Amino acid sequence: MNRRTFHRAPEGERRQELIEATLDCIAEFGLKGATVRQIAIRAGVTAGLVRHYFESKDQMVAEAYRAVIASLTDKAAHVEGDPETRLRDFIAINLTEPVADSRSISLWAAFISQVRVDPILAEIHRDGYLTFRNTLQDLLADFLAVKNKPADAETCRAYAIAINGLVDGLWIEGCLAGDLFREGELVAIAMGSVEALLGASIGSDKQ
Amino acid sequence: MNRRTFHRAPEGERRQELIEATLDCIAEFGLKGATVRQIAIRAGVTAGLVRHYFESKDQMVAEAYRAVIASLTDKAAHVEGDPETRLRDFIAINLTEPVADSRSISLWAAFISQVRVDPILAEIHRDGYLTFRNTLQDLLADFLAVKNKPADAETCRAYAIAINGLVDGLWIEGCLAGDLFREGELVAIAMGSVEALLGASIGSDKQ
DNA sequence: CATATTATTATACGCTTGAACAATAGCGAC
DNA sequence: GTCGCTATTGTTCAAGCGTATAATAATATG
Repeated sequence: MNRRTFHRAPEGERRQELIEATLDCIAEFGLKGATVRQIAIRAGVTAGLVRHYFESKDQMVAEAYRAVIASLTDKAAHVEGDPETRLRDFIAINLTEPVADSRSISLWAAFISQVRVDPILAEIHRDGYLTFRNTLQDLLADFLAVKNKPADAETCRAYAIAINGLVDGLWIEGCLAGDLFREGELVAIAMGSVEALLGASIGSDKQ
Repeated sequence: MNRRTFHRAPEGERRQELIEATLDCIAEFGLKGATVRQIAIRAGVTAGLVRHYFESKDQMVAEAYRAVIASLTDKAAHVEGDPETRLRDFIAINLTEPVADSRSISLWAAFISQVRVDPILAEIHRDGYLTFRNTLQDLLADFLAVKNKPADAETCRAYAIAINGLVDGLWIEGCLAGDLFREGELVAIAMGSVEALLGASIGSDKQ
């Protein structure tokens, strides 16, 4: 009975592979299909190795959730340029791939369904949510200032809630039924809606 | 070893109890925590009974998903009155309890995360989604007609997508972080946003 | 090249899972 | 009342779960 050959992965790489494999399994089989054995197979290692990198399966899953949130928020958090451009890019990024696709929402939903159950996931969730909405709120404050519109805290808050809702909702529609929309339709609808909400052009026709 | 006493439930009742118990377990422990045994305990019966009412656990879960969708869409589908009132009620119903609460979204998310995996759930989902959006689109067509605004199919479609997104997104925000909003705040923001989007009053200040 | 270190494999363990099935208690029909 | 039907119980089973641990192959170090 010969033992399999293998190679020792360099610093931190195996960890990342295991997290990726975890997400692959969740997206493909759901949370309950993401077993240690399946994840290990996907990562090309044996099950025992999981416990060499993580204290428990739950801890690995929690770190996988952090990775999901990062993939959903990082791109939009780093938009650059003048306020108008940043707002436009923020919307477009959130409503096109890779942020908006069916794998993303499967992962997102799998974790959201556990947020009520698991306090650790709940904390990770709240951090991510507040960061996202604050990013948007700051963006709106800058934009309204440039447009010489009222930009007091209360106004910005209401706009941020509404536009956050709009973007989230359209993101979900796009992820869940992307085939029901024409290319670029969701982004166009979002741009038009945001202009109507703010009563100001965001130059969405430039594109 | 005496056998437990029990009572034979009347027509269909036990079935309903099992479905309710399934949803309770999913909301409380997540999909993977909703085991046949837990569900049976919750319903006050033994595990074996599940297979007397359902072909398999999966079938029971699928029927539970139908129940969830019904609970999320039935109320809003039966609004009555003039178009303006119906539109207002539609929005308010979807953004207040019992439709908008953390249990609802836990259930919804648990199933959504499985939609990509399970073709049966996918079909149930698509039916529910299209019904919901068509309801909204019809509502908007009636409303725009009353307001003497353009109400061609393409316009209604775009409005329906946008407002559906807005309502869904605010629903999620409310469900996931209800404590971050003041009483009635989400409904007020939704009403104001819809008015801005449609460029028409829906009489949201009457209330 | 020899040795120490550790990342990785392989196997085993106790538990839970969905399902199958025989036994039986409740209840309506007559 | 008692008989027959079936809803319900209680037990069993194989498979799969997360975890523990010992053996070992790969690499770093000198």
